[in-house]
Amino acid sequence: MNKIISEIETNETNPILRNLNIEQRKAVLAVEGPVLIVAGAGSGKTRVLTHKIAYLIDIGIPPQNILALTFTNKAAQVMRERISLLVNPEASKRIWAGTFHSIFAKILRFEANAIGYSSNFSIYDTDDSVNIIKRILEGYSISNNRLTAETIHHIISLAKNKVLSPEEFARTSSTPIDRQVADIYKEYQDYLHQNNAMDFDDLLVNTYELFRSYPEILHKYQERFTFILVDEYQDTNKVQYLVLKQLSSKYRNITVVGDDAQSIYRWRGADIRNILDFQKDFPDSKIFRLEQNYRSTKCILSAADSVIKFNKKQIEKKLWTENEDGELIEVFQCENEKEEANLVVKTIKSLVDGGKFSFGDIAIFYRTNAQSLEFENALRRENINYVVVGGLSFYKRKEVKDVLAYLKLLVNPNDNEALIRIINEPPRGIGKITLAHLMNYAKERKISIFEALGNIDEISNLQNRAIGVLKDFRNWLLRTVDKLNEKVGIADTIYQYIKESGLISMYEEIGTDDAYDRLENINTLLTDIYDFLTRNENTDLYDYLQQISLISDIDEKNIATEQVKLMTLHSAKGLEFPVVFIVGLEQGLFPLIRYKSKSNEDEEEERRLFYVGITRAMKKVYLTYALVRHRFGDESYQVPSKFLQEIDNKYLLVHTESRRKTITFVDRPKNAFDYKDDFNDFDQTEDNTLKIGDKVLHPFFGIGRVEHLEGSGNFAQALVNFDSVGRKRLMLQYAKLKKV
DNA sequence: TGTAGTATCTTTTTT
DNA sequence: AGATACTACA
Repeated sequence: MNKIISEIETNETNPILRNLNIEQRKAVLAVEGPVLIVAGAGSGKTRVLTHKIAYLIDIGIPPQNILALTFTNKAAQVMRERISLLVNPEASKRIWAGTFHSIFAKILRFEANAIGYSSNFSIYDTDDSVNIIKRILEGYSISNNRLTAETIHHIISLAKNKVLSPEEFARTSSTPIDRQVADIYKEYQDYLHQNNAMDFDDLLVNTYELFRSYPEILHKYQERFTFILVDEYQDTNKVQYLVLKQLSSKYRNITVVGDDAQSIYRWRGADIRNILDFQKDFPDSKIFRLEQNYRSTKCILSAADSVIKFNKKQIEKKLWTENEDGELIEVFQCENEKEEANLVVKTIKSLVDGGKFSFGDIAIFYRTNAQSLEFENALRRENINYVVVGGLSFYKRKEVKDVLAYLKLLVNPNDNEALIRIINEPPRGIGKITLAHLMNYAKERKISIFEALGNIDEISNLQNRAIGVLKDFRNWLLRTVDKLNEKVGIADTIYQYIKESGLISMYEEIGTDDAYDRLENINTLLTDIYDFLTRNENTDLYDYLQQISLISDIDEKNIATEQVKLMTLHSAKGLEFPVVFIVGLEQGLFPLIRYKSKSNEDEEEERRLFYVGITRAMKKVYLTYALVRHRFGDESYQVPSKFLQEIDNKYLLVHTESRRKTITFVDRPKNAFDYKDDFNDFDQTEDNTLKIGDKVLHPFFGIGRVEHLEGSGNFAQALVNFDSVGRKRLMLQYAKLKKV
């Protein structure tokens, strides 16, 4: 193969290699061996990956031997589409491209028996997992503290991502809390297995375990995936890393692409060391740096760079661009979140009226999903089309989850979660008590609830009425499963089944607007299933359920029409827009700070997130913050984000709005946030040396106690718990606090 | 068992 | 403020 490659290296007439810069081309041509591509924002990362895959196919690598792992299904789909423009579309279809989770789920489905699952295993989402943990927690009397099911789930998830089994986790746990979590983890894991179910993390861990325990199976997949390419490598976690190592250890043809400056999933177990240590793992690896940015203006790029410089740990690289200088980044101060939304929408309108941009060119990024509401309201008032990417997804709605639970039960009747969810939805007279008896019986015998229904006459303490209902339910389910197995008219069977479930007539009887919305959603779902089954041959309900359980919010929405896009900064990764608004730039919100853990690492991750946000923009960036924001129903005085100070002022145009609502335009101030003048009518706090625990007096709120202090100088703020109104976040600069 | 009324908590970010 | 979880009652 070496001979072929050296021949082709000199052959620059290959159309796949045209339109690539030198570094990009080198990265594409480095076909064999481990390759690390350090690709800055907007440097053509996707382009290199797609061209590399196309090139591999072009030089005769069978497409089915190529594995491309991405972060979202959407990214995989985009990649496939682009490849199909470069090579035979039929060939591009045979590539294995998808997320870690979806590809591994596919593998596990084939090999499930080896690790003690059957191939119809259910995939539990986060909600399911948390519900299970809640139920387990009921058996532990010590659930009164701050240790919520969500927290425990998170701890377990992190453990799994580090490939710690419950036993290993127990061994490494030093605190009493960890030991308790270890017990719960064990119980949780046993429960999942009993249900023939895996959570998201299991898809990764079980793949690792499968390959570790069965060398011959690993060997099979090593032979299948002789060329492996990984996108967003900086966001892989330890299990993912380990499986990549397993798969690539034979042929060693692995190309990873990433940018350490865009690593934003540390909280979910992503380990930035994976990219930093790639060279250690593969000493013979080749490294390519893509440093030319094709996306943004010079101004945007420099501004982003000036911020990310505040992070200590970084791979050395400097991005540059031949693009125009572009306009300054504009910063707006707003009175509160309503005004922030109005101002953003007003600006959007004038941008579009100006004729240079359309609504579809514009995106609004926020730190938390909850912030979308005000912007939605403001946009709706102005009749501007918009789409919220993410948020409460269709598949998370109650009625949709109910229908899906009914369907999951057909595929895997041992899926307790599904059964518990719908056994009394619509109400059948199976209440808590009856269910508890069932669950007890099942638990004692280590069988599923559905199996318990088969022995229903043996279960004591059940009411006759309940027994009748449960028998009917079981028979009905079995009948439907039989019908489904006939493999004809699957879609009809499903429709009939859901109709018989009584869900539809329940909502019809309720008859409120809300109920009709829900009916509409059920209808949409059933139509979607029908489409899926008729569109794809040889697929069944199982395939549909697997597909949607791994679908992400970003994947569902077709981001192409003339709508303003609203999304979290996390969802924004990998996308680009001509105009970007980043809103809510306030201390505590962005960077988001929670009371206890605000390590330096956390702040650096927030800063990378800000960097990701800015670098999504092609032409123009707007940044906004509010002075007052409602949090948990009451007012909180906000401090401008420290990130605003970190951006080099050369690149900023700051609009400061005074209390009298006259707008002052300030061009390139020495320090944009040194503007105390607006607030001079307020007395400065006299004694600035507040300490945690100090008792203070506020003119409106009265007596309170200082619970938390942060920031300094003009940005100093305190969290004070007042006797009258509870906790308030105050800027010391404005709040007239007196120590008492 | 189901429901109405009350208490409590929420705001990260996602496969 | 709004959703969800829990409690007391029919």
